[in-house]
Amino acid sequence: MASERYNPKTVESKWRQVWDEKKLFETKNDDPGEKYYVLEMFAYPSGRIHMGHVRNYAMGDVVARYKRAKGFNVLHPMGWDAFGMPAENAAMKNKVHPKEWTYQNIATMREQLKSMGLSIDWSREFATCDVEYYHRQQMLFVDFMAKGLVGRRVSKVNWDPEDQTVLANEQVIDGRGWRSGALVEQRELAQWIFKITNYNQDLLDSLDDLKDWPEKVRLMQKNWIGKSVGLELSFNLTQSLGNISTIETFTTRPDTLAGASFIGIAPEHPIAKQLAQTNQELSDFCVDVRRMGTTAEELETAEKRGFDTGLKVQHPLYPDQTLSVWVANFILMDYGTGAVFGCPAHDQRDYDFAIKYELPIIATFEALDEGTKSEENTAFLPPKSEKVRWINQPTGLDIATGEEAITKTIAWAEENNIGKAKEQFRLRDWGISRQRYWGCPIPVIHCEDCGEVPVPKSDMPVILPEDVDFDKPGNPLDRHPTWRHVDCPACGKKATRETDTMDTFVDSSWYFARFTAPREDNPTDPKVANDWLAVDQYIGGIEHAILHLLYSRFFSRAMCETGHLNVKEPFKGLFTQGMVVHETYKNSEGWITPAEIKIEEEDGKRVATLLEDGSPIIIGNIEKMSKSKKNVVDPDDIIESYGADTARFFMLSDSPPERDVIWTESGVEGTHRFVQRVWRLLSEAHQNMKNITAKPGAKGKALDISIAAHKTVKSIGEDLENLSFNKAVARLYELLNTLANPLTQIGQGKADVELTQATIDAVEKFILMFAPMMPHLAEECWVLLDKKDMVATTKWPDFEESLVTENELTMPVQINGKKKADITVSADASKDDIISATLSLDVVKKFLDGQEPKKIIVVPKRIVNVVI
RNA sequence: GCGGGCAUGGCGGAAUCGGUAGACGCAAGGGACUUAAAAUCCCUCGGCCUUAGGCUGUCCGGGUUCGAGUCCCGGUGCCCGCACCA
Repeated sequence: MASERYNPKTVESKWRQVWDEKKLFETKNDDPGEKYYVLEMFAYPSGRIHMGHVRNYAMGDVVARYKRAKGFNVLHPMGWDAFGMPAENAAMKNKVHPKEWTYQNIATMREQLKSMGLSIDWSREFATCDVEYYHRQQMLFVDFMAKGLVGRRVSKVNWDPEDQTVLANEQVIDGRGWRSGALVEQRELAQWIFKITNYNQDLLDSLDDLKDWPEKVRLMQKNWIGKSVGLELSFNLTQSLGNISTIETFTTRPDTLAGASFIGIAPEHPIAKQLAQTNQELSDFCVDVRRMGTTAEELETAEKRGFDTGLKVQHPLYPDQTLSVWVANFILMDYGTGAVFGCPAHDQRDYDFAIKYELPIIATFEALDEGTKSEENTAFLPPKSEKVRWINQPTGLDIATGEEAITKTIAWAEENNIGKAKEQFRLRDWGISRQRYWGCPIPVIHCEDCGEVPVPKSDMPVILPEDVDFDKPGNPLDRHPTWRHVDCPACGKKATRETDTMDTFVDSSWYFARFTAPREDNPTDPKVANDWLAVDQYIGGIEHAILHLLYSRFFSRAMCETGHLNVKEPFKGLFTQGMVVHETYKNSEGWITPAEIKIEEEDGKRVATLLEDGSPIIIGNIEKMSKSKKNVVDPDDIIESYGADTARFFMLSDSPPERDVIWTESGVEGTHRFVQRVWRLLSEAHQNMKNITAKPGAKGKALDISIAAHKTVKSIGEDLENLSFNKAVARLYELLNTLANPLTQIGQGKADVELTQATIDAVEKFILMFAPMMPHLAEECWVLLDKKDMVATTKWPDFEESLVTENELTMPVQINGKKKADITVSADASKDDIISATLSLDVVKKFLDGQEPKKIIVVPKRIVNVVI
């Protein structure tokens, strides 16, 4: 019987329509079922979806559909991270309004995502640039402000004088603006900040509880928060400078104090600033060293530069000695106190500096015997150092180990009132001001009399004006004729609006909470949000391992403090998926897209030629799909030619989900063959399957099929719980290989009744198991089996323990650890039974050659090892 | 510099607790069907050898163990994160 090829195009759109009409994936907040919240990081509406999206959302959809089949009330929403610079760049380049550009992109990408057949509750969709959303974000802002979580800080920014805008560090290339090419200036600008550092200890400690996060991400966050404990130590100036008489330093190595040879202060340090007022040379120096770039390479190669201020401080251990105070380019004002004591014998930077400016190098470990010197502490011991001192002598302390040296020195400093123990964090407060148009307006009004006044909630939302132009550089909100001019809400006097907008990371820091009640007047309905949160499974790229996740963790805490939420950690489970990568192709003209070439095998080598004229193409490295390398594959094309199920299934096959997956044409074809094979086998068999009446029990081959199906249910269940999609896919291939022959027989009308009934059960399980990955195909196959309900509403198959546990098993027999034979024994065979079965084997007899074995190791159900 | 990870056939990868290494897929080779092609089906597929069977094999060198891809020590190579952070 000839069967038609499966046509995904017509089948897939049909089922999507059915799901849609039945509103199968709309989730109710009052559903009594146990909740499960699965979320993929929402998308930036850049224009079109790419394969990375397909992978991300395919994974999330498998989880959503699987959990739904397991009986959970699943929340699986989608939205758009829609504010941000690209919209403004497009506006400048193409004369299109950012709003129009953004919403058009959203419309395109929504349709693309829908063509994937994702089980998303689209009724909860929103974009962060919707007034309804940023209105609530402004409410959160003023609530945070009222709780003291918002601050204002003057900080240094990269200022592009031509574009009249602030640039991020990454946008400064060789000291020039990436767009304008103008020399970037350092400007001090008042910025709005969120006080994330209020929570630094809690953000650090709670990482230990995030057991379902990748260890790697927790570590990255831990390092980012960067707690270090040390000593804040004060040095007395020999002559006070105005009202400054001491210099505060921070060190994690107070035990090296005896080796201190100079004081280094940052160019922005108050002392440096004060001296610079009367010292032109110093002033020039400070400006000059800060012109330096901030990229890794520049820092790597940057030489240490210093300026001797002429000031001296007293050495706390040796009161008759003084240390000179230098302004040094490698000291950072915003870490610690902006001042250090340099100990060249034990620090590479201090050493480089001391060599250059001929400062003393004094080692400090004389008192420790060789055994207790730790490696890292002795890096620059003699002969490089000039003198050797040890902190025990001047302090009278009795210190034997490096560990003790730190704690005892801190205690000594505290007793003598020259310093105190200090916890230092690397984490800084979060500057959220952006001098841009396409973002959430900061709801504050500047009044000459009242200062910074939050916009009352009754006056919200502060709506972005739409009548703006992008002809000139800078922030259009600043140039708008009327928008910024308002009356002060407190005193009624004429005042001006804040024209900065919020960092787009703010928008993405609480969207997961908004999804729980997206049309609520308040930012959240706390009862509903607390029921849904935390997100049980969050899935997204590793690139958000630090900032987005940290900011979201801050926001949850801040929302708890302001009564919007009662869940501190927003993401219970986190999964970071790998990228989609592809071969690159090029010739002398440049990069070539995969669609333009042909690859053939010649003498075992793959040779690429240009389709157009057969000219040779170089096959380059496998790299992340990117427009610049032209190695992108458009999801639309794939879905058009193979269908969404094939695209989804391929994205989940082969590579473990946390690793990169290589997109190959042959791989996709292989996946598509599987789709067609499933359809062909089932459609050939379906007429005869319907005629078979159920008969209980199974033996022989039918039993084998049952066992295979039940085992697969067990293992795929485990695989999906662990998000090991690639393993689940392999199990599905295996099961189909087992089912293929019986199905062919049924198709030919050859099978006996008993065999086919077991097969039908197995086939049903098979369909239900691939359904989360290939939902359209599953529904269509379900119809073939004459099912009246839908796969999408059918529960996940069960397995019978008795069928999964073998009652007879084959154990390998090793002799001296090398496998020599197999024995088949019943599962409850005793050790003695197994041993006698083993000893009766011919191979074993041959090896023993009449001798007694030294030992026989029997691991029940696993292995037998005969030691001779 | 600091911190972390990885290394298995031609390729992607399995091996969940230290117990049969290479599941499953891709690529390749051979065969069947066909006038032919596509599609499909069957077989082979780590290496070496006298092909029943044997030896060898998970980056390299040691070690622990009856038994190591898996654990420990020491290397090599690649990848990632952070970084004048005191």
